[in-house]
Amino acid sequence: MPKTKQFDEALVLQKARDVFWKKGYNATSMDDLVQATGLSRSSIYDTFTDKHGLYVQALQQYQEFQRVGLTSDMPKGLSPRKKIEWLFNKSISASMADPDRKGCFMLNSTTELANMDPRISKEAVKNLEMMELLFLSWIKEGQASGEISKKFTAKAIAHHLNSSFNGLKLVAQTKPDKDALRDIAKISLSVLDPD
Amino acid sequence: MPKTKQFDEALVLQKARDVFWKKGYNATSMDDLVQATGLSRSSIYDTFTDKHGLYVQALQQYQEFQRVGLTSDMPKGLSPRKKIEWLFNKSISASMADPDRKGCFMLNSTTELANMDPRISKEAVKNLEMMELLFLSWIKEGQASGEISKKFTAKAIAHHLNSSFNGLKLVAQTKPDKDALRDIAKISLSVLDPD
DNA sequence: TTTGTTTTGGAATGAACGTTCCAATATTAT
DNA sequence: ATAATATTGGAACGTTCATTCCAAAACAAA
Repeated sequence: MPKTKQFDEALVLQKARDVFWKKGYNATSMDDLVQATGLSRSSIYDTFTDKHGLYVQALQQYQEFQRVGLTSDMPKGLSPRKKIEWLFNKSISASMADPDRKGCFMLNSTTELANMDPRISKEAVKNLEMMELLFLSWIKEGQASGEISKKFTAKAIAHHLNSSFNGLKLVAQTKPDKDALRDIAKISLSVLDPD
Repeated sequence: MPKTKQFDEALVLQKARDVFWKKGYNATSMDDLVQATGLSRSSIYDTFTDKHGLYVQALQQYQEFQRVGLTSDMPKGLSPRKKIEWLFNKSISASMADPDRKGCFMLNSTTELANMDPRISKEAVKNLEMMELLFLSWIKEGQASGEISKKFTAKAIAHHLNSSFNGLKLVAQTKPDKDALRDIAKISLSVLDPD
């Protein structure tokens, strides 16, 4: 009997995410979101509770897309070291290809909101820890095979890669210079070289 | 004959900066700024034109303070390598000591505003280039004395340090774990080691 | 003290904000 | 077709926003 939902929730989240991503949370108005999604205010509030709820869900979808994209987009059969290199290079390409210089949505959310908004802080920490575990597993594997240096502990290297990955994205957002970004990736990853 | 200004402009900028730093540009209201500075709306608008003008001046003051603090706070007579270490360690201490987790004001400004606001983007790039030149001079000096490896060009290492420095600050803002931050500094700077 | 000028507090303004609300609409099961 | 129910568009609400404005106050020079 009931009328069925007229829109695809995941698609709406993507559109909302793009606006939030480009303008930030506070600079995005509900009018912007109504325009971008094509939905009416009623439908947005009915589905996502409020602006904050919509933002959180958009951010979660982004993080899930990123996480899934990591393994699905990556060529199969790469060695641990090559996986890391592929990830850094993909980030460089993405930064250089974005005419809006939006940077990383998770990173932007962290700096704009995390210190005042525990809900966002939680997502940021969760994402950081997910990346750390991913790096950690690759590094351990690489150290076991001898592809990655054992001069530092796997955990310490994972911390370093996490930081480097963020630094790379930040520099790319500030001044997208491909040569500089290549330098950064090259030197950041040089600590993986076995002796 | 005229009445003289009743307040110290630099002090007002500091107070405004602290609010902007903690809450971000868009989440800070003029009411917040009136309260924090103790000035009336008239005085603020008369002196700084508008909210945006006040923000830009606060950001410029911050960047100038940072730049000057680099050389004035640093112990004299350090070797290039030790200067870099001191800088990274100082950043770690600052992050761990801030109960508000505000992060770096320049970095926050960049991610919140730079892609939509050319004025802010200009400041961000200027700051990035200033840091790059600083690192570059230290690295060249260290490479000349043999304290720093010549395996990479000074410019490439400068790019790397710039990125690492930003990555460190971002991780510290997301999850201030002293051991992890120490790992990051240690490994990021290990590329300086001569063979 | 008086004069000339600037600063200042605080009220006022109009636009924009997030959110609520409801009548009209659309859809499915009967 | 009809009934039942959820969705929808858009008007309306009260707040908060950045900014303007002006009379009153404060100060320096005469």
